[in-house]
This record gives sequence, C-alpha cells and structure tokens, in this order.
Amino acid sequence: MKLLVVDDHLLFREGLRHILLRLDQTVDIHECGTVQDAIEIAKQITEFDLVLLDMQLPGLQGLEGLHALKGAFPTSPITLISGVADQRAIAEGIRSGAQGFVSKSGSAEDMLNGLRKVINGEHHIPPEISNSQGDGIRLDQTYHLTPRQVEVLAQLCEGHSNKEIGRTLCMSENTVRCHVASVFRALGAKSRTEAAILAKRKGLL
Amino acid sequence: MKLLVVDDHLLFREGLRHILLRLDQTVDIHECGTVQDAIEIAKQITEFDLVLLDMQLPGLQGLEGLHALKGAFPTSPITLISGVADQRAIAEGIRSGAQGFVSKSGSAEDMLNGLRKVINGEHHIPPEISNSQGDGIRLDQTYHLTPRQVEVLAQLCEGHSNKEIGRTLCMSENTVRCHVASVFRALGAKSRTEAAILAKRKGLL
DNA sequence: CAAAGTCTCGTCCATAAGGACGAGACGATT
DNA sequence: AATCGTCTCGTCCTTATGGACGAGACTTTG
Repeated sequence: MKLLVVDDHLLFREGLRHILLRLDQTVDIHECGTVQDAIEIAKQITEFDLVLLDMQLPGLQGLEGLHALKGAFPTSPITLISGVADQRAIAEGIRSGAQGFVSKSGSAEDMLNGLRKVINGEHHIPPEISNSQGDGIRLDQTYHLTPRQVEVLAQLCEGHSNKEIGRTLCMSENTVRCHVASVFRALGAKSRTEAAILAKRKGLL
Repeated sequence: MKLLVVDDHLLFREGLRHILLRLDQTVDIHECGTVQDAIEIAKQITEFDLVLLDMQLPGLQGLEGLHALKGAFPTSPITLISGVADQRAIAEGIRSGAQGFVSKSGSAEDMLNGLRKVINGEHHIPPEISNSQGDGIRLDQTYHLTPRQVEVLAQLCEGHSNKEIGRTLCMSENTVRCHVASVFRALGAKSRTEAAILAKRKGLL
C-alpha cells in the first residue's frame, strides 16, 4: 500500500509515519513538504492508494493545492488534513474531489479509521463537521452493479475484448455491450481502460 | 549478521533499519550515503552478509557504483534497491554480479523475502521483472521503452484517449498512435486496457 | 562521416468500441 | 394481475482504436 504525505512540517510527518504504520504491515509511505514537490514525485510514481494533504502549506495552498494535486494524481484518493476545522473549506474540498478530511485535533485512532474508509473507496468526514454542514456534502458513493455486470467487468479488467467476453460468458457481443455501457454509467467511466482502473482501485471485484 | 546499507537518504535508511530488524534479532546494520563512503568502510570491515545498494546515488551511481562496490566487497552478496524499476539497468546489474534486486515500490515483506533468499546464497529478482525465465538469471527479455513511450503509457494508464494524450503531451493523435503501437509491441499487449494492466502489474511507471 | 535510434506526422483501412434506441423473456415484488 | 429489475438480443450510427506502411528531422553512437 502506497501513501503520500504532503505536509511542510517534518516533525509532524515523522510522527504521522509511525501512526500510519498501524494502517497496514505493508504500508509504503512517501513524503514531501509542498504540492510542488508532490508534482515532482508524480513523475516517478503516478498513483498512490492514498494522498494526505495538509491544507496549510507554503506555496500552493488550500483548495488551490488540492486542485494541483488532483491533477498530479488523478486516480489517487486525497484526504485533507488541517489543524483548523474550517467547515466551508472542507466542504469545498470535498466538492472539489477530496475523498475525506481528518483533523489534527483528533485522535490517531480516529484518523486511521477515516483513512481506512477512504482507502476502501468511501468518503470520510468527521461527524461533528458533516452534521453542521450536512447539506452540501454528498457521500456514500456506492456502486450498484448486478451480478452479470460484475462478471463482465471482471473480464474487461483482464483486458479482453467484447467479443472475447461474449464467448467466455456465453452471450452475444451485443449483450456484452449493454453490460459494459451499464458499468460505465455506474462507475462514471468514459472508456473501458478507465473502468478497469476504477474497478481495481475501488476493489469492486 | 552484518548488513551494509548504501543509500543517500538518511530518512530512508532509518526506515529501512526498522524493517531490516525483522530479518534477524542479531542483525548488525551499517549505513552510509555514498559508494565512496562504503569503500572507506571496507578498510575496516571487509565482508558483510549482505550489501544493499541504492541505484540512484550522488557520485558513483548505478552500474558504475555497483562495480566499485563489488571491488570493495568481492565476497559479499549485493542487492540493488531502486525506486524506478528500470528493467534494463536491473538486468545489467544482475549480469554484473548483483545477487538480487528489490523495488522501493514493493512491500517490506517482499523485500525481506528477497533479501532472505540472497543471504541464503540464491538470487532474487521480483517476478514482475524477471517475467518468465524460471531458471538462470536470463533477463534478456526486458521491456525497452523510450522516454516518450513511457509518457504515453502513463497517460494511457490514466484511461485517457489518444486524442487526450495528444493534447496533454503536445503531439498529434497520429504520433500518439505510433507510440501506443510501439508500446503494444514492446509489452506484447493486444489492447490498451491490457497494456494498462501490464504496466501497472510490472511497475513500468 | 555513416549508421542507428528516436520522434514526429502523414495516409489508408479494417475492426472495436460506445451510444441510443426498441423489445422479448423471466423472476420477484407489490 | 401488474410492475419492476435484470438479462438477453437486435439495429443504426458515430467515433476510437489499431495495424501497416512511408518519410523527414534530429540526436547519439560507432
């Protein structure tokens, strides 16, 4: 599991590292101090299982930094970290594509629980914030896939063509197309490659 | 058991130290940041049970550093570590006498398993790189991708279309097609989805 | 200098992919 | 009995993809 921590305080990063080790025995934590550095890292590693972004940074900061980071890691879930729980900024961040938020004021266990949710493809916003700002934040993004759609998606994720999928699943190519189209709608994918990426990242299989 | 870690990043060495402790209770870890420093150490200690060499170092670097290190520790097994799985460099390294390779992108457990093999006198190359050749250390079948091909492949792995890739990389869609076709030939892929899967599985990016 | 490799772009063509419909069959739910 | 959801298959159409060429410009290597 690959993590990226973007925070300008080395000491905080080091402390975080020890906490994050409790996420997973095989956790691989990458760190940097600015969004610019993160974009440099993106040239080597294009995807993380989770990116942690501090909202108070020198240089590209706050939502601006979030947008830049999303550009650098378009397929990686981003979780915001902040010492001050600015609810409007958090709501904006979630709407801008962040998958979660954790507060520096919270406990380590709270943070880990939140991060686990994000890694599993869910959103996470601490209840004390989502309660007071419940309106604009939409979460619980669960994909409903029928059994047949899952079978087709599995084949698609092996790189098979519609024709091949039809042969192995005993259905016409036309039917495969229908299922593929349904999967695209469900996942919000625009191509089969994108669908394969999403399926693998969100663990839909 | 005596280990030597040659890596210029202190933080990485420190993290590595914690992981390497799991190899053996009696492990004795020595560290330095450059091959030159390692040669200094060789004047005191002429043999280690294992030498870990980062391939990205200031000064004597890559295969050059490997050759120098082999001269300093002719009887010690050397394992290469790298953040980028440059398969050609790895194959060259193995041919030049390194006993193994571990990727910084891999898990700690993967690394430990590999190192145990090397300490026991075997070779170790991660399967996603050795790719087939079960016996011997035949790595002649390595993927050679040009820089531009890697860039295109990275975009492809994001699920982008040829047109989108052309826009972001500033080349015509026709040129994108050429690079995509070359990547397919290099990887033996029959579709872009398959190429994306292979690239991710083999850590080509 | 010559050769090799890379990057770029073009054309032509066949096939795959994807969207937008309709529609019948079947089982479960209401 | 009627409705809903799923699975199935079809057609028609546009666009994307992938293969097979050639070819010029450029850099690196021998």
